[in-house]
Amino acid sequence: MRDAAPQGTYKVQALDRAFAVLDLLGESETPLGLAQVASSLQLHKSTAHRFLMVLERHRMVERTSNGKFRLGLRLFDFGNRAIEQYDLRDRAQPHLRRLVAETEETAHLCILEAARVIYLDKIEPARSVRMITRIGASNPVHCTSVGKAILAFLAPERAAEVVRRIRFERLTQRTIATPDALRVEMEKTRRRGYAVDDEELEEGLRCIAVPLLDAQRQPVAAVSISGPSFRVTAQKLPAIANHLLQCVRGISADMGYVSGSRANRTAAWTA
Amino acid sequence: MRDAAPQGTYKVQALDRAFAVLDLLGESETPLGLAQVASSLQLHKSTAHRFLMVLERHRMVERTSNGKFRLGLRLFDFGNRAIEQYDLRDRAQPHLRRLVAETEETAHLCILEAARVIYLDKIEPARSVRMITRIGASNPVHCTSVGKAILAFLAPERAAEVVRRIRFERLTQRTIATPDALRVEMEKTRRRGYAVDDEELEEGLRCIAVPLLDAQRQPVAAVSISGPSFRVTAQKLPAIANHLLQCVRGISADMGYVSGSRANRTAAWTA
DNA sequence: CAGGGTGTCTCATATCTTGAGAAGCTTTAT
DNA sequence: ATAAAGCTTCTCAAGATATGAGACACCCTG
Repeated sequence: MRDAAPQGTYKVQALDRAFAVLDLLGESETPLGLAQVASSLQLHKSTAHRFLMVLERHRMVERTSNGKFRLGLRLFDFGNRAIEQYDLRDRAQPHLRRLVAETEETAHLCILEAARVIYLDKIEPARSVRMITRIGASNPVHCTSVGKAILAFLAPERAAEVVRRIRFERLTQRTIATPDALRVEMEKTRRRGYAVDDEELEEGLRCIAVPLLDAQRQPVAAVSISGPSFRVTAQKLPAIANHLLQCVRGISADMGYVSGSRANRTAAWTA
Repeated sequence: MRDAAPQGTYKVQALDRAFAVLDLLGESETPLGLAQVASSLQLHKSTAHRFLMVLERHRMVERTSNGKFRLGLRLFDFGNRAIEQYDLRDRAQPHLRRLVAETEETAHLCILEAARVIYLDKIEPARSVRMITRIGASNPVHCTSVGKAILAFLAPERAAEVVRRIRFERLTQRTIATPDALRVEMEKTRRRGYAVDDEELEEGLRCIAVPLLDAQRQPVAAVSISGPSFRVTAQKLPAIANHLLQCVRGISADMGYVSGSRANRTAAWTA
């Protein structure tokens, strides 16, 4: 069914199929008709039809005026509940705004899941080239500044576990391609206190990130600034890093992550 | 299965159950254990277990360190895709920010679905009492300013259809309780060009909203300002309404909803 | 260390989903 | 106009699929 390898000992066919339908609709730029759904997923039209009707009843999909299907707003509801538990996002937003005002570049807030980073929030400066990222989307750890920022400050065992899962796809010329190269990069990141993605995810895009540590000094997220390489120049990195550090310090304080007055000063950049 | 009446001719039991699980986890303040899920939904533990495992494989749920379940981040991904189609949200955000800066109260962007309004976005002023709304959540049309704003400018047939679906729950003393009262209120709304919710949703909360009309002059959304009644006083309403009108005018322009130079001036408030 | 609580796993049974196909409907071609 | 092709809706018998009883293992807590 699509690319989805239904591996894993537990199986509920109906669920795999339903999610394949949602996936398909999510990937598609435009709403799809029943026939398209059925043929893309190799389902019989009556089966696809039944699924779509049930999904529609649950508002997981909705029909456009011409009868085609697209994702429903129930998912939006669920999605927001899902991150509500991480109230990180709400708390971080004002700090990110300030950061964007200071740097005039796009800021992202990300968390780590498996071997990918998920974009929890994005703030764009008033006038800037629109970035391609979408809140909720994800990218591999090894080619993002946020990924490297989190990885570098993770407990060694956990970091190793993450690295093991990386598939090391090459996205640009400069993408880190081996575990060893990544380890070297991690070392560098720890030393200077911030991570850099120098066109490793996308040509012409440079990003810089610092981790956000919780009360136990574990990285729970990372904040980054991204912009075109010609604006985010090597010379500017330290200054931007400073803004980032101030930003995460503010978020930490808001989240109650500061365990004491001393801890306040011993965050990532001195680690 | 919970409150969900699985009415509707098409049925896939597994899906109803899976969504009931997600619903349950979404409603719950805290992560739930297998046993709690099973008993709440009256599923056998082995069944509940299998569902949870499959949902976990799809990252629709995830496990906390102590083995309990909560909604997974995949939903966040799907949710953001679902509203991507409405790029309204992205476009509107800068305008909402300005609006909040001007009024120093909370702004909401909402759309209508069935007989409820869904909160697409919320911007809060720097310092303010936190509002209870959650992005992605919904409220009945008849007791919100946004609902009334949209309804008032909807084509009569479509408005009537929506009104027919309203269950007229009473949320406060002042909640509009009958179709007739609502129709009177609609008339009033059309006349003055903006809708008001005067503690009809929640005691002490006053809101004011204007609709956002598309190129065909159909309301596609509404923007509101909400705040405690003692700050959002009756005297201030016209001034706030003005800010709101400027805001939707800006959004309209950004969305390309202005069909001509004249149309630009004949928006809601002159309708 | 007993006891009530969890979560995990297996397998025979029957329930529930499946998909062929027929019929209705809309759009496009002739 | 009318045919033809394509899409959607709906029915129903067959059998693949999910189900749930129950056994087992694993906490905790008293």
